[in-house]
Amino acid sequence: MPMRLSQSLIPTLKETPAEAQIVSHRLMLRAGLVRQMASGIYAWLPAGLRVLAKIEQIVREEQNAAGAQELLMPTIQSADLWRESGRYDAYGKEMLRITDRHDRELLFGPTNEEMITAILRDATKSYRDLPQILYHIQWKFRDEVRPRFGVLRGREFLMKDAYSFDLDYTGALLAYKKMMLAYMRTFQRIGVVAIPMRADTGQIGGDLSHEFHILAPTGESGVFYDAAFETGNAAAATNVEAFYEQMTSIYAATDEKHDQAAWAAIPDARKREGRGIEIGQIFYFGTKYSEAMNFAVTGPDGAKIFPEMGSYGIGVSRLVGAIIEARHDEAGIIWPDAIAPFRAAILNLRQGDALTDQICAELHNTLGADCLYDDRAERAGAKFAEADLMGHPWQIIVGPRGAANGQVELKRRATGERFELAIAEALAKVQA
RNA sequence: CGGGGCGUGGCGCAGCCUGGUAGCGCGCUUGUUUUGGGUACAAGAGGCCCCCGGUUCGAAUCCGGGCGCCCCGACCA
Repeated sequence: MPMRLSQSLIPTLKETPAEAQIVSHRLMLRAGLVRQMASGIYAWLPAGLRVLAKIEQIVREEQNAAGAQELLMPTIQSADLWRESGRYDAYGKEMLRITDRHDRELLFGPTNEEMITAILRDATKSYRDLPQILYHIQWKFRDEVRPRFGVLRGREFLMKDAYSFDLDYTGALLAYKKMMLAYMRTFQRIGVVAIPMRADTGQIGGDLSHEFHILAPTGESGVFYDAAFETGNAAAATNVEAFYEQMTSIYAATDEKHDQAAWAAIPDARKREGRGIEIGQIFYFGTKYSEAMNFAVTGPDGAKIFPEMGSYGIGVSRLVGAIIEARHDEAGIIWPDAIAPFRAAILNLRQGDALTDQICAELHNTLGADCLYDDRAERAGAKFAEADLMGHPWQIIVGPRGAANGQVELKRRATGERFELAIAEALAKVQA
């Protein structure tokens, strides 16, 4: 269903609400993507939800391509499950604990290692049932002491979390490597530069972990990396092992893990220092949960095997904020093509003029649902300003000036380039 | 969890110190105007001034208590 701005709920703001400090938060509110409902809790409005859905879909396709299977686990979990792993007490106040009408203890899930382990424990009995990689894309809740930065540190957030189960270390490591490749492909398709960095394992446990950081001047962590990362092409990688070898042999670290000696060994011309926003993390943690929760399958010799596990997260809702931090200018958001709420906007500069109306309607019909038609009775300036704010990759500007000659103006948001083109040519460029 | 700040029309704010008819800009509605970078003029609509209690003839304003939100730090996907 093609969307007309005059009939859509895309409440843009000229002024920035006082609560928003950082640029992505301001732009998300101003562009009408989200509204805050409580501290760290957001409603996703139609345009924002479109972005979320597009990111989700890319993540989903790459997870599937890596051999992971999608399922959906609930947001509410039982406290008993978390007592099995010992994390019910260990997790602390970040876990939102609730009780139901029977005083049963429940919690709003901050992550799902326990639950997925319980599911596999019930459903797999033999070594023949492994390996498995499962994932879901579900809302999580962490009761942050201090939510801030809009969706970058919300309390409720959308995360893709995958879990791998293997019979031995080699298998687990292969799953880890597959996920690293899947992640790099995912971020490349989304249209951002992300760099894998050795990381601490924190709350999850284990001894092998990488964080993925998007480079943005406002990032929370200082990052150091080799310029070789800027030219990588995960889409072209054909060999998982070779790709992993390549990724882990190039230097990249957050300030916490920064190694002066290794850094000194890099030629100065290739040294890059900047700031990063973490948008994903992968962990290998062995049998930590399978043993604690007594999940074993029977091996070929009849002996118990505790599966080797890993978990793999992508902050889907956080990515929206992170991408805006990395891609904006004074006028507004600059969406990558793949995840913009709308690939193109049609700006009718003379609403009511028979010819411009007709051209706009044709364009709109041809481009369909991924295009937003600004058919409001607003001044040209207001339409330009809002289109820039919302960050549509393409703006098709239809005014009486060009319309008479069968021409429209095509503007590329990212570069500011403008082209005077025949209608068919403009369409071809947008649809390319 | 320590420190700081803020709650007044949809948004941004002033008024509070020194108690006395609730204001400004933007937005919204209607009309006219303008028509390629948030246009101009005119007329309108819209407020339990966060909540509860106290002081007072009288509270947005003073006092007490709550609640909510933001910022800095520690913490964290």
